Amino acid sequence: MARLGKRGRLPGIVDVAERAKVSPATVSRYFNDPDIVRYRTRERIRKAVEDLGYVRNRAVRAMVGGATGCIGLVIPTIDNAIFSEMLQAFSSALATHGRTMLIAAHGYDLAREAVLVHSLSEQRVDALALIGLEHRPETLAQIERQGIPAAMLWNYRPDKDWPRDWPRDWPCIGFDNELAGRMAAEHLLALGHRDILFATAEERSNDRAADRRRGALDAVRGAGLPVPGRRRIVCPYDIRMSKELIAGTLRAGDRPSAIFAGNDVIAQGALFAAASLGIRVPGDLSVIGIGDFRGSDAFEPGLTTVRIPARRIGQLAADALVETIDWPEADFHHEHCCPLELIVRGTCGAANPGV
Amino acid sequence: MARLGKRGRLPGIVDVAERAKVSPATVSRYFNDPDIVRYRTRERIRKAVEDLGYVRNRAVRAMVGGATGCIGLVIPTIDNAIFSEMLQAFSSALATHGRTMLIAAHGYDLAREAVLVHSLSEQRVDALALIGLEHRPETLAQIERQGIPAAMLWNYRPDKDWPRDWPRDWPCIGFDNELAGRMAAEHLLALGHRDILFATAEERSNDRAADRRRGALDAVRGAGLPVPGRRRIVCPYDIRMSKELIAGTLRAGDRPSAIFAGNDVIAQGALFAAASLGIRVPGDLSVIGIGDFRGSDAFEPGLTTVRIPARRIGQLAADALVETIDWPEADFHHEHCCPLELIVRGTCGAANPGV
DNA sequence: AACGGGTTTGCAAATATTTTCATCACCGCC
DNA sequence: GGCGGTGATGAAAATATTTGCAAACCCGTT
Repeated sequence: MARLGKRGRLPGIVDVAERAKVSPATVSRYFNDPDIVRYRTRERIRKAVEDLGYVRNRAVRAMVGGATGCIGLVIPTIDNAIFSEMLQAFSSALATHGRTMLIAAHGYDLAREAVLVHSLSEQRVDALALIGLEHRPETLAQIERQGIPAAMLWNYRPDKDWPRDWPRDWPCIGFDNELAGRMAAEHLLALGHRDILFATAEERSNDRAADRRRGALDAVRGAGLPVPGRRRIVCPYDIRMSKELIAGTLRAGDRPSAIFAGNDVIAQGALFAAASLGIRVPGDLSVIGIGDFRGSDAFEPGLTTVRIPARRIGQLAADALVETIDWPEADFHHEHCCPLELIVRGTCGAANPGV
Repeated sequence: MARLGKRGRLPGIVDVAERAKVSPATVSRYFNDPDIVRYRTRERIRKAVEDLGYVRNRAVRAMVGGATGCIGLVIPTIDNAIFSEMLQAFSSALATHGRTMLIAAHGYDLAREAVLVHSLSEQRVDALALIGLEHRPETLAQIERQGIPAAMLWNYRPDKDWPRDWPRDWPCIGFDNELAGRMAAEHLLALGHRDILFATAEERSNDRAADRRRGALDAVRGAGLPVPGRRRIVCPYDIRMSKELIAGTLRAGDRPSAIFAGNDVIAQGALFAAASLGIRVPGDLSVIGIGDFRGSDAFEPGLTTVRIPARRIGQLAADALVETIDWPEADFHHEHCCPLELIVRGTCGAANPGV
């Protein structure tokens, strides 16, 4: 069981001080700014800490107004291939800065997001990262009131499309989701596709999905093509269900020549749907996704998609947040609109106007 | 920016007390045990909290010896389909108990695991969850010394195989990985396969992978079949790389009749490898995985695999940990060896002895 | 109006560390 | 040998909340 110090609890800084024959203040300095304590003293303290198995208590530091070393991340869901890639990068970048990550998932519900932000405030996180640009006013108010440095991740919009009264000065590390949608759609258009099925993600509490769909539809309409209602379906974030939904559509009489998928999971569902119906890709049907999830390259043929630099976003976000914490005065104005890349693999072919 | 209280900082319990015309003690009680404060007083405090935008500071509670409301999870990697499913379940179960989740990933390195455990101890987590049964002695010692309730997740072994001197009394919520390996192998055996390729995961710092491989090999050897070295390959946790590795093996002259994959990612890689070489599944080659990851059911044909109840493990673990925190005296002896289920889909067929 | 029982509430001590300010020792220099 | 400056250390105040104890309160009884 727990090894106890002199006073019946876990050994504290005082126990260490006693053993090392220094004052508690010096032990505190040993941890927070080792350079200012003399080498010999440092050695004595090191020994005492080791003997006692002392573990410093960061909670106190937080109380006295210092940093907790915890950074909060509020995310729609953890269970999502591409978020978890970003998460992993975010987490390891934080670790190199000696920080830990507090995670909370709201399940695509911005009302719950507000609750989670409050709960992380209680934990006195040093900074906060949110996914997307659109949040409840009370969420933003809460963060500003507490004076917690915060960043918005994963989406980026040019100035004119920025929600009004939104914190334009917070770090924002993401990519232009509208552009991602447009790039994918334009690729299909360039290949001559005129009849495209838009299989997009649910847009409630999800500005990224909405932006992508808008980008894609704008591109197609800009080309003078109508998009009838039956060419638009909403898919959940699940390969199996996307597969079934899309298979249902493909089974119907007139088949589109291409599918625009709002993300790679939907695209993968589309690929399996085609396989299950014996429809050849890219011969009879083209499919494009967005994300370039791990594994999308392994498909046969490889999925053509727009690559999202997930790991890079995670890393940049961690760095930006740590910088804002460490130099609160400096005005970095972290803002990264990460470049997107069209990854052409094998799932998109030229439209066959004859058929 | 941050809204300040009377004394220049964020409003504290004292500011609230002043405004509500009660003592700080009462405000504290309002938060920690609302029932003991009279309704009218409660209302006054509620109002004051709202007006001031007060957010309680849990750090202090931690200092005074109370709980932080944080539970630490130390995991090999976040970026792993099935862990993230478990993680999501763990996280939301914790949320229903009003707890938050502190995550740290060690990248399959048990030495780093020890460091992370130490770092989470500094944060004074109320409890800790580790993945797997095998950990550095110093990791375990650290946890016991600090008196932190801890649980081991994801693996479970019958008593006789439990590592000696290991904390048998900690909650353990997992499944028998050896059995999982055996079940998969026996399914192939039952279908008449005699020449099986074992594509398993790296076993360094990964007792789960080792146990699965052992279970599979034991089953096959128990049936009197030899497993030559060329029928064993180690694959990384990556569909693309598994695909290439396996394709390399399949291209070689004598082809196995079935592939045992240590997890579904490897199995999916195997499926794509077969597709890329024009090998029919299950006609020419059978493939079985372990995990039943999201999406494994969508493959064409659907992947035959051994289902791991990931969400259930996450949920049970969260509940067990919270129980141990809330009733430290009670001796629950949480121990769940979750049942496994063979999910027969389309990737395994009978061996064709004629070929 | 005093009483009695339980319920609310306030006072003040306690919690573990940080941080400010002061002191002390040491060193080279005059 | 005293002086001024620097670096290391200690004493004590400060931090925000919790909690044990005791006092005050409430409300129906006597």
